[in-house]
Amino acid sequence: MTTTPSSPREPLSKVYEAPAVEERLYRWWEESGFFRAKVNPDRKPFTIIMPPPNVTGQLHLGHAMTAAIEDALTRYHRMKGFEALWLPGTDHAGIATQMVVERELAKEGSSRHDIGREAFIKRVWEWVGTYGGIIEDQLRRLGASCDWSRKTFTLDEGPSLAVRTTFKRLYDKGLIYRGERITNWCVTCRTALSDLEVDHAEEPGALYKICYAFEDGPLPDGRTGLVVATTRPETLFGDTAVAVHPDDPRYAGLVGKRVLLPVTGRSIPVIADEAVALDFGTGALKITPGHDPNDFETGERHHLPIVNILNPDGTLNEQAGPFAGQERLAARVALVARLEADGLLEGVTEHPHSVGHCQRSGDIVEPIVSAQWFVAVSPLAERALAAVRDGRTRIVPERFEKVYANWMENIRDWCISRQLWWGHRIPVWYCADCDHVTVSIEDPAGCEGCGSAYITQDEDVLDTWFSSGLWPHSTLGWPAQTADLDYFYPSTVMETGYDILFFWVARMILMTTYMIGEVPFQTVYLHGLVRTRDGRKMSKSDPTTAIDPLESIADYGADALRLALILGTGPGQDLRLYPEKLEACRRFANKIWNAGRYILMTIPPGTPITPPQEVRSELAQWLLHGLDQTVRNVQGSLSAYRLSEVIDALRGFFWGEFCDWYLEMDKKPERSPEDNQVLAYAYTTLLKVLHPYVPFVTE
RNA sequence: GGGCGAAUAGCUCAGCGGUUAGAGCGCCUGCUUUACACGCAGGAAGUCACAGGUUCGAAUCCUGUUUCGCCCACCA
Repeated sequence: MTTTPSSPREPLSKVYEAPAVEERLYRWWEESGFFRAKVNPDRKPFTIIMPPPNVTGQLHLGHAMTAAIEDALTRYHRMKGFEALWLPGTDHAGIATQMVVERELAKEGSSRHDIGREAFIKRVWEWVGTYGGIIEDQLRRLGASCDWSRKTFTLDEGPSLAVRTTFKRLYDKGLIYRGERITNWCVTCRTALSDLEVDHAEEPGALYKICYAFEDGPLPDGRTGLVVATTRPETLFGDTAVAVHPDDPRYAGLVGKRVLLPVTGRSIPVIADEAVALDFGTGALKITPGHDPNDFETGERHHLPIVNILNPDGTLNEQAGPFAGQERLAARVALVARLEADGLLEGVTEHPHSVGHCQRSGDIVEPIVSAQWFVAVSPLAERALAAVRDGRTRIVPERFEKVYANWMENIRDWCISRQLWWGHRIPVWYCADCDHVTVSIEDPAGCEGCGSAYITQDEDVLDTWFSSGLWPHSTLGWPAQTADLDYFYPSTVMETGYDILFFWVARMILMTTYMIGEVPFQTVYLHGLVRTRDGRKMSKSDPTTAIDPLESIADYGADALRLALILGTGPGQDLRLYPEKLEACRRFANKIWNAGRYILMTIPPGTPITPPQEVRSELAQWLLHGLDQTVRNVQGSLSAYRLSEVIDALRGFFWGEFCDWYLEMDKKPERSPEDNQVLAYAYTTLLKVLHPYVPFVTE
């Protein structure tokens, strides 16, 4: 439909050679500035801020699906006369990127602690220099029509300023605080994690019944101690009480007595607490406030001390007596053997239970008490909840609005500090000379309290998702009041996978409704996951089923891949992808190509592509009527975000009616100018409506 | 323990109140028909998971059941 830079005289191949076409076309598009968007009061804006992939990441099918959908929406609106901005960017991906570089260091026999913070961060930047930007070129190969002149990185100056400004304002309002709380700790990554970064899985385990001897000797009835039940025996070194239910007849009169921990012999009290279940285990519950979230709360109710038994690397500390230095899981085994030898192990029963794992390293997460920074999200949640409830932000498919509301209503404070080096460093300074904590957007010269120059910045960085939460406005210049922000914000659609509804979408709504007082986007479109033909999650480690989008582009063409990622799925629905599907889509691209080839060979050059004034042929009338109907259907389906339906309708009409009927009937020796014009008009119209989905082959 | 999704042709999915239930792939039968064999013409193939109910009419709405999958939750 547009004049391509190549010579139209060169013979067209019988088979559509996607790779030969794609690179040339993309370069032309980009160099011509077709994807640039600017503030334009004469047009209505259409904005999509791209979910930023990891800066050093590789394109996977999830990205490809995101790109296919967002590009289709963007190109459609651009064609409809909107000022369409699709703003790309990348994420520093704190924990993920840091771990990759740490693994590299490990290969060299080094570690981040060996080389120090400054050298390590330099090393990560080098890594970003080498691998950053790869994903951008991969998105280009898909045909993504984003405005590269606006690409943003979460660690750029703008977003960094947005991070510090947000931190400062929330802190000043008392909505960011530092506290000693029980949090999730990954001993592999050696950092705290938010609740969302912990994946729970049901696993086989055991319930160990362990006897804690009474301090002042056996009871008159002969009982020598209290038997507690636990799945994590090694945590007993951190116990500071044993709790029983106040109404439990088995333990009547024992509250207030003291028992001795096995091995170390530390004395702890027996307390009464209603939260203890009468029908679980032995009815006596060991209380470990330092290493169990429930026990932490019980401990607060009873003002129990907190004993930490773990070193940051997951080995037991001196609290474990002879077990000090042992890795926690090894210590469990050794301790059980010791308890058995000491005659304190009263039984072991199988007990499958849910175990939390670090999303990144897969290691078992340990609850520990430490000083961390938190966002008090409840006050923000009210606005975020209202935004969706009153329809200022709509979620597609709608059922996720309930999921969203349920999460918001039960939201808990968000741990945002990470003991990592790669990320936005927390803008907080501690003073050596007074207790004042200086929180500042700019690096301060001294303590804001006493003026002392002896201040040190908090060592930690922020959760990656903190900066992601500001993405819709930080990419447009906020906190500066820019024309871009005024014009393009709030964005029209936020399109992403349902798997990051809480991680990202909810956080964006939380942060922006509070900071800006306006929703970040009008519509959230959530796509599903890409799966194998038999419904399994596609993983790179399983090459028999994994499909690499880049290989697919090479083998089938970007258009075919894009079609395959949209066809046969809808919002919130998982998609099964397999080679035959890609083949089928490639055939459609080939069909479009060959229909065009036929028309170019048939009609004289210069045939107008406008609709003919008068259509006499009944066949042509039938075609144009169907065409009109199809275009209408496409627009209807699109406005309801039913992209698969669009392709179905287009393929059905293009192939089944236009090609199989009209083109076949049209083959005749004598052609009228009207015949030619109908052909030219119908084909170019079809190319236009197809273009958002298959940009290369329709160009 | 709560919540959600899926169940329609061999496979992947449309259809979501109205005549004989559709598509793509696969399968079968013909076709080197002057765009395309990544094609064309034709064909076989479905008690729409099950049981009730609402309705003149149900794959489609309601209730329950079963099977798969997912999410959330502090199950010592």
